[in-house]
Amino acid sequence: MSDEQAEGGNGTKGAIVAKTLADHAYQRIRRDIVAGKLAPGSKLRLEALTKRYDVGMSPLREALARLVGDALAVIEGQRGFWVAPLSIAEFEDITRVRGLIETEAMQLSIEQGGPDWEAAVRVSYEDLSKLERKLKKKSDDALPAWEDANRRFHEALVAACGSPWLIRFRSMLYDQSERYRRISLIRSAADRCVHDEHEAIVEAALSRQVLKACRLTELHLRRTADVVREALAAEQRKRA
Amino acid sequence: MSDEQAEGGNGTKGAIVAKTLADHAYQRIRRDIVAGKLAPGSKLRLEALTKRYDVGMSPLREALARLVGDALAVIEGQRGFWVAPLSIAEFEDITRVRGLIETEAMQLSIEQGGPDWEAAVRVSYEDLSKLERKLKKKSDDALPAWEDANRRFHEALVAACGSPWLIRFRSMLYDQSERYRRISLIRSAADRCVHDEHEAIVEAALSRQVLKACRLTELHLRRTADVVREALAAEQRKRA
DNA sequence: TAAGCCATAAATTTCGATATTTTGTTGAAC
DNA sequence: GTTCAACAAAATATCGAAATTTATGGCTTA
Repeated sequence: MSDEQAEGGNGTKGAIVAKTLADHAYQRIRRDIVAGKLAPGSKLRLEALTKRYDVGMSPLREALARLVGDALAVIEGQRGFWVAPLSIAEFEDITRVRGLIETEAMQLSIEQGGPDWEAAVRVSYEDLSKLERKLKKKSDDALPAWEDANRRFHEALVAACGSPWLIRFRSMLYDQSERYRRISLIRSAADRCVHDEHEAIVEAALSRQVLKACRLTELHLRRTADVVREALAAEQRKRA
Repeated sequence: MSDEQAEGGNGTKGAIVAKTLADHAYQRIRRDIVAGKLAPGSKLRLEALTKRYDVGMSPLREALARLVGDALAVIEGQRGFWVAPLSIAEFEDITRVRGLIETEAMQLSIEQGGPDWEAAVRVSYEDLSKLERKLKKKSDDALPAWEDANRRFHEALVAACGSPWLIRFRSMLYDQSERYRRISLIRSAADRCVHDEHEAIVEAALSRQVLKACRLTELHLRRTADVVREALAAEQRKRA
């Protein structure tokens, strides 16, 4: 776990601390897009954003350009930037590809993970469990912390796969999925018996049962997808 | 093939024609990185680049920021941009993940591809074959055209997979691989009996033999990887 | 209704100012 | 003589503001 260049809490790629205004803007806007605070498909008016994030044009555009590379924003010729739109079709796609990537990474991680991996998985699982109990009792403001812990937990599981590219792709898809989850219902996952699913995955992974762990992971994704899909459909019915 | 927003010849993401200076710089620098004209790991000095590509700072930085998102450049705090470095370890990783993605996309494409897909595959295969014959005879300057046709051919094969994310990932990995291929030997693939491999893949794909097509694709990747690996090793021996 | 035109809004870019890193030099300590 | 720290100078990256270019929406006219 010698990581000079680890990730910064949420899915923020790059340096731990933002050394430049562009970095800082990138991280904040990224968070806001993933969280849905910047509406999917909405126009990103430059001048408004300079005020909202308190930066000049140059660092702002640089931040947005990075987000385009992350598929969280889209750019069009002389017409500016938009928040990347969401669609049910894309969500299905994301879920399917995510299954492919996650299971492959999981398998490799289980096969190659050492004691440090096991320890990291246990720790992140405990952290997550703690926050779930907290969340269960009082409908708390612990949600952001839970979301963060959930991310870390899933990262930890595949961290030993030894494939930077699998990890990169997995992370991208996780962020994309997260956008849908947050839009469709701000709590969803926390309510569901997600904890049991996590527990089962951890057990299978730590006892090196590759196939079982992969199956459970896919199930986990499918269940999450079901909730999101339903919520999105309900949303559409409401609008109609 | 109704593509308002197709790719632009080489692997250039985004609009067909560059509508802004930043777009233009992005495309040119991207080409140069993939082609190895900007050396892997080398520093990208801003002022030098403004002259080389004849743009100002802002569009230049914007272009580089996009390339960071593409994993073709890296950025560090107040220290600027570098061309993303190459390493044998990463090449192995890329090849492995590429196998996963390509075969999945191939399978879906074969299962779902219609007449238009078949036609597109045939056309791109013919284009490629033509250029290969041309290249075989006289050691021509047709190499860039061959590289382009090769890209299009592999794109066409998986174009019907119906998964934008598989296509996106595949394209990223293709570009990454291309960097290694071009570094290791400017001709390589063209010399090898790559044509026979392509022919076999096309036949299997068009006769809807999923497993066979996937196996051949993996073989194709592995063979290409062997050449690159050997060339890289030779390179290292030479330096030592 | 549709094409042309103008006014406004917005995106893009240039350019110079500012902040940071890198390089080179000096001098003191060992 | 070598190493190291402190410092200054140069190189470089970053940023902000205003000029420029392009799109947008409303209005007129055919």
